[in-house]
Amino acid sequence: MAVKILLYDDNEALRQSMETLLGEEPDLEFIAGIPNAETVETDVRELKPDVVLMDIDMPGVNGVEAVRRIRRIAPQLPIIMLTVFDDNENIFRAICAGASGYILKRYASIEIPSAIRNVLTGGAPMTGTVARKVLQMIPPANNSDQEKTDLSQKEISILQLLVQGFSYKMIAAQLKISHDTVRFYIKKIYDKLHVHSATEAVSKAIKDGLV
Amino acid sequence: MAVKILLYDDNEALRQSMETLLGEEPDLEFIAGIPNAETVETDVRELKPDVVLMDIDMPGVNGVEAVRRIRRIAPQLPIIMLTVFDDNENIFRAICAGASGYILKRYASIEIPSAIRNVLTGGAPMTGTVARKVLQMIPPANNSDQEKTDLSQKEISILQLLVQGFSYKMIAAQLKISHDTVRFYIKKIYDKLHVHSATEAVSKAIKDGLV
DNA sequence: GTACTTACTACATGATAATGTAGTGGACGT
DNA sequence: ACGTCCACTACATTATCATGTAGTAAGTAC
Repeated sequence: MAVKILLYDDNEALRQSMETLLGEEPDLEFIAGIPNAETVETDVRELKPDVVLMDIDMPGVNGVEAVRRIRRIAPQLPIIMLTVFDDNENIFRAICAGASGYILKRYASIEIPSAIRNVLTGGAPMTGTVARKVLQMIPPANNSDQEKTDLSQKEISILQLLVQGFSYKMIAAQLKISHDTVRFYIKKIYDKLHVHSATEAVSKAIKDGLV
Repeated sequence: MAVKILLYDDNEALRQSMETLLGEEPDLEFIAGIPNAETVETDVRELKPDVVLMDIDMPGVNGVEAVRRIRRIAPQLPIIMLTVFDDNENIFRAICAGASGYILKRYASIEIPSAIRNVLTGGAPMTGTVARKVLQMIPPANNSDQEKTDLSQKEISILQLLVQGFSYKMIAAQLKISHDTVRFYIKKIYDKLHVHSATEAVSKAIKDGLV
């Protein structure tokens, strides 16, 4: 049985050409091309596609939001994003929303059939530049791994409270130590973190995963 | 001029077959196959490869560590990892270390030549299952985060400076607005974020990806 | 035009933070 | 017993922040 493919794209010409393109593949079946994703949940439920091709840039419900909606009702359904831009922002959003692949339209005509087969066998088809960008999203992490600023247990707990927006007074009350002691520790924290204000300390703490 | 390729793999047979394989590609030149990565820095400096193929599982200096070392002296040199296992741990480590691609050995014979060309044109060649795993590493994040606190452009830029630890004065100077205006905006930010201090605002800004 | 919103500036006041200096008492090694 | 760390407390000073109230100029809405 042929693989049923559902396409979302607001561009009439693209829907046409995609239908033609997929028509030439005997194992792939273009079942519908829909110009907007307003009714994406019912579409998916009724048409039961095996793969969804989703334009990222549509009026009304955009592609990323559509992916989110699909994921709520069909967590495993492969969704391949189609887009003209390979900007980080959209790629990141789409992937967080649960897209399975990400292909640039300009390569779509040659890549789509194999991308569909790829995604069905557990792959994640991506245009080369997109793959590179995805890799860059992974924390460039502990390369020069961290002379991890070693804060004492007490310093860490104070830093945590600071991150939660506690004032010195509140921290003192919480930890049952004097207000001045809180300041004493916070000063030490500043020294170790090489910062000079609570906001910097909080920023660094979160970004460096100290809390 | 042919693309110069340097291979690291402790398996003699694999080095042989890779040399044979690449010998059939006129645009690719196998310059060396080295069984261990002890001297990877000097190797790279002297042989000046255009692409490195790196086995991930070698005795002594392993592939991931080798990537780290190469990255210190050649941040841009494409490195494609070769491995028999597509376990998350290794993939993650290699990518964090700065690998450019990740290919399973069992597919290497058919994928390597195109992977090399891919990586040279800015791509990130990955075996399908690896690509899928890489996507899964991205935080499944803010699906339901929504009601995205919509800060104005100016509010965001002020928030960014705040996150960097700037004082009101510094922000005012930076943005060439009055000190009081900074406070005016920060108050609005607090309102929108439902916080009452700079530390809370910074914390929320970072955690919610507002900056 | 009047009403209303935006973007910005101004002044005032009490609270909080940042930094310095200094002292206590207990735990440590020698 | 000696010095000397460490954890904690204390006091003082200046800078900065949080919040309120209020006013101006420009732009929009009707």
